[in-house]
Amino acid sequence: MSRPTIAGVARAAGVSVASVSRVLNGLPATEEMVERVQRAVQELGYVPDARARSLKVGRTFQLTLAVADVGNPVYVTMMRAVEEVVSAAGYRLVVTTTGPDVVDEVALVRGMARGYADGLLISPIRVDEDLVKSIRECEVPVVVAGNVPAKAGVDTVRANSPKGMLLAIDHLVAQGRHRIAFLNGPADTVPGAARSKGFSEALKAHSLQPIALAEASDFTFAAGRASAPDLLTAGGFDAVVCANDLLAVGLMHELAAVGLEVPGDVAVVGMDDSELAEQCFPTLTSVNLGSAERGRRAAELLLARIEDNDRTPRRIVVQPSLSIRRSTP
Amino acid sequence: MSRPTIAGVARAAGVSVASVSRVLNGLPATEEMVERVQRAVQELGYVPDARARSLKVGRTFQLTLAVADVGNPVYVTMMRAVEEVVSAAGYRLVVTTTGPDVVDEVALVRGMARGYADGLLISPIRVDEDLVKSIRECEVPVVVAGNVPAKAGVDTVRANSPKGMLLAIDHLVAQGRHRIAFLNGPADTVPGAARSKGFSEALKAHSLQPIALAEASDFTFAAGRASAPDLLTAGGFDAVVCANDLLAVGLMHELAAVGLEVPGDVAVVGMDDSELAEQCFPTLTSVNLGSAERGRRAAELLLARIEDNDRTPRRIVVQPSLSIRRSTP
DNA sequence: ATCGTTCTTGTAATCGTTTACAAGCCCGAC
DNA sequence: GTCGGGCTTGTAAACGATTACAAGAACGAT
Repeated sequence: MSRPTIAGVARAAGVSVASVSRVLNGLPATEEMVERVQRAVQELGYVPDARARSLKVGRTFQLTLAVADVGNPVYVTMMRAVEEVVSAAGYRLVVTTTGPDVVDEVALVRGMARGYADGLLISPIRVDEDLVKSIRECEVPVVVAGNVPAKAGVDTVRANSPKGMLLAIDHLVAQGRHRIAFLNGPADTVPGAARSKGFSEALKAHSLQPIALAEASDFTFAAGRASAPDLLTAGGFDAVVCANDLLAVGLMHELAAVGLEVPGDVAVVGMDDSELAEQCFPTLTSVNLGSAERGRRAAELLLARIEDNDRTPRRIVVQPSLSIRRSTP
Repeated sequence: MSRPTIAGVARAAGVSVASVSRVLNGLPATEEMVERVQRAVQELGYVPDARARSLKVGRTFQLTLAVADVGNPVYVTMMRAVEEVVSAAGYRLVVTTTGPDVVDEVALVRGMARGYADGLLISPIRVDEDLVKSIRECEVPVVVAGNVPAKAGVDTVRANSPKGMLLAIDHLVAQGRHRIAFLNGPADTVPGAARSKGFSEALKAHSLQPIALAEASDFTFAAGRASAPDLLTAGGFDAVVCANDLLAVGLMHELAAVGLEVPGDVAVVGMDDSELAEQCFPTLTSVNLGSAERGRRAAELLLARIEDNDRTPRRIVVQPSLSIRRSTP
């Protein structure tokens, strides 16, 4: 026997399908009607079919979250915040991993036209014309967690990494560290470019020169370790700012391996202030770029746009703060 | 103007909707027919509606993954493995967080009857009669990553934590540590119970007595730190086995805070062998319970059951191994 | 030329809901 | 008693695809 439909319930209750639907959706009905329908529903163990409902009402009550890598703790933080907001609003969350390629991101955005979900929250790691175009033309509301040109006319929530960089450098300088190196992630990514720019500006603000620069192949722990030699052969630094926490922790392992003490010999600052920052040892001073808040606000923006697609796009910037821990003096 | 439907394409191409559908699904058709339909599709920018398709074919091409906490690195590992398998098979992944309560898990399983997804992969942290019942009665295929009674008659993939425990204790004993303490997570959870049992058995196998026992309130870093005093006041141990990596790392921070050296004074072993184990300092010796493999195999089992719901349930046990790092001598 | 086979295409039913519209009922006002 | 207004309820038409079935075309064999 297959599962009961609304027609079965109607038959069992001796009423019409419309009445059943109305009772189920809380529309006005007599007490007796409600009673009869509910008994029938109970008896048959009826549950409405989400697929059919989706087709009729044109909504799936699903939202898609697209990130480059579910393993990066910064996305985990964001995802948790997003999950909280959307599930409170009665939506389910579809998580997709886009990988590092922009073409996959474009394909994903285009695919949204199929109507899998009622909205898309995307945190693109690389952005190009195609992606912006596909987002602008997308059939369903899109919110970008990250940086896209204002002319794209899309809701965005982004971090202020230049300012975050400045917080980091200010702190290091205040502690008497002037010989500062920089370990960036891939410079051809949106966050990579922003942090590189922020780093230069922040140094300039203090009239300092960079002592050493390295570019990791990826925003991962392994890449952080792997690019330590690039910095170490340059040498001469008493502090390193890293483009994210994973890189920082990877670097710290290599510093320890060559006998350099953190923060005694070298101070280390990370970015993202992910859970890893307080779990590693020594605990990591890290720029909090507000990932949880960004996730939360992006989700709220998406929900708001689903309510009313005509509202003017908002561009929210979440302000950074510095979480000072033991990796800096 | 609203998006084109299959009827619009049919009109534009001057053919019937059936023909359009057939061409789109790769069923036999003349070359000219294919040509005309594809041109019309191109021109109108038609994309099929997933909602309508779902209703008709009874499948959503979505799979749900339910875990207690997306932030736990062990779930991150599992999720990544699952994502890989299911997306290769053309499914999207819906991730839901159940939280620690078994009633929420039951509600989730029951809710699957609405047909959101074609299958459910659940990793329940607490299990009771209701949950087993709801899983058995579930309308869609369910695979459990974890331990449920064999009589439930459901596909499961689980770790062998007793054996994992034994690996840990064997290693400690081989290194001359006999005064072993245990930091467990909540004992009323499935993994908590399994690890507690495993610990006792493993000690017995070596004719040892436990030196100290503590039960953290949760499988988190913070809970690990918080329960360190319980162990420290007991004292007298030269090694601690922890029920997961987060607890181990939390504990290590507190050990360092009171001046105990790892592994000099105290050896520490974690479980899960998550990414955190190689990121923390000192790097953590950890029992690899095969989370990636469990995720992968669970996903495969789910796909197989979706293909053929009559196959006899399989119960896969993934064997553990020990990843030896610097937190043990 | 006729028939049967095979292949292509079209018509229409169907999936399980929601909802516009109409019909029926009850009740009070005239 | 009749009429109008407000409720409640039912009938049937969507939503946008897939697919069973039938009809028509093409073609070779007799």
